[in-house]
Amino acid sequence: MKPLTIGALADRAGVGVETIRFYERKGLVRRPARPGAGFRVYPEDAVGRIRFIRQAQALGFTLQEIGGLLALRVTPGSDCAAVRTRAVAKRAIVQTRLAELERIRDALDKLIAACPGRGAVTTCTILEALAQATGMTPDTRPRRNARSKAMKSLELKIQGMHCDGCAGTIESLLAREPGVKGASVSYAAGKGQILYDPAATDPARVAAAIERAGYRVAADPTAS
Amino acid sequence: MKPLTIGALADRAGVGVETIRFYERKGLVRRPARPGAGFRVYPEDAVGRIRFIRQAQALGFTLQEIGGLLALRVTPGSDCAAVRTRAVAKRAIVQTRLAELERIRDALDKLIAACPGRGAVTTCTILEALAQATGMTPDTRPRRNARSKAMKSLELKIQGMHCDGCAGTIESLLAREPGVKGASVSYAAGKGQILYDPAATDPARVAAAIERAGYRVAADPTAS
DNA sequence: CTGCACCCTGTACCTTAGTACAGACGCAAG
DNA sequence: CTTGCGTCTGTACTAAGGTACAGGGTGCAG
Repeated sequence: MKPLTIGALADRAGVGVETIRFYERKGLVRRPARPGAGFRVYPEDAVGRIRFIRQAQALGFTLQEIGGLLALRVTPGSDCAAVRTRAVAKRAIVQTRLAELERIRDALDKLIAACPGRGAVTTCTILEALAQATGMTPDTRPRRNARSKAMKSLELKIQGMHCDGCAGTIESLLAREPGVKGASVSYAAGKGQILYDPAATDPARVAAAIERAGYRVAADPTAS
Repeated sequence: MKPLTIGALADRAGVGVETIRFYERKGLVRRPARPGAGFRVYPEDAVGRIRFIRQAQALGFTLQEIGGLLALRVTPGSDCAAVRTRAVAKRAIVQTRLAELERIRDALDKLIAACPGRGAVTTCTILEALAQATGMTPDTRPRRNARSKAMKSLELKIQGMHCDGCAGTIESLLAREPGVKGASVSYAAGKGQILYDPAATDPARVAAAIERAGYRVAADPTAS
């Protein structure tokens, strides 16, 4: 059990030093003790943690999702079923992207097969096919002025966060707050954007929910 | 043939106003005449151009590549084969990503099948599998101080190109190749100059990448 | 004791494809 | 004449996953 410097850890885990500091900022790796001169000193099992992250990435999980998996691992009382659920959901997403890529490949195949492979570009069947109108996208795109009249948005300065993990915590607790339709909290900016239904809640209630979790809200209710 | 303002064009083409200005910045849409007050005024066929861009995107082409296709369309003397080559190269890339996603899906399937679906997280087979060392990535990653000094350059004879478009295609696929830092391919000379990191790749791998796109490499590894 | 590899923080940058303003100006209807 | 929508330029921001310094401090081997 010999302790590791960040460089030694990076070597063992097969990643770069900057990557580990990046994971620390993202809340995936705990900020270790700093005896002496302020150097990070890691226990040897930190290697396993980094490798866990990389393995999960190789399965298509995003860093944020991996944060969730790591949290489950240490949450007492959490169930293996929660892990399984995440794996199944990821599989579904992978399957969707797979189908999309297959569609693309088949479309390319059709174009390539139809192309004579020579001649002037003006008669190119591939370019012609791309220029077809195909009349899609009739009017899905919302006109800019016909928008969400009933929702209001709110920007709050939030103090006391120390990593993106905190931001995620706040987002998920806001998601559970009644009347809140969406929340996006940025650790870097020290702010949160909250979309809420003014008929169901109000800025004070939202701020109170954040403060209950141990953060400070420097109110700047820029409602709109 | 009635002229269009940017908003009208955006509506017809099914995109946002900002998107059109963005395409203009990227050189995909020409900056139109500005009679009178400085408002952009588009000919009606601009709708077709925007739709061409969207169609090509749906086939997986990036905006940069689409710029190349649009340029080909108006380059006199350019050949349909150049278009076809790009389509073939894109298909190869799509196929690669498809294989990667299939690998991921199958790995997830295996994990899900092995999971009992309940029980404490401490005994979760999925988490266990992720925590496995699997001993990969032994030392691929270059140590930081063994850096950039070690770039090597390589000249390859490339056969099977039939226009400058092919050269561009090869350059862009080499740019995506790991370990390749720069590439300059000339159709006229039938050669390519490649700058690469010997710690991350090697001439054989570079040549293989070129051959996957349908060209032949007559090796002449003039490394330095 | 000197040099070099390593570490620190903080910030900026990369990619792709856009979004989202701010602040100013134009145009047409009521 | 005002209101409201549309347009202009320019800049900043988003996601994701890092990479790349600058400018400074530390630890150890020769």
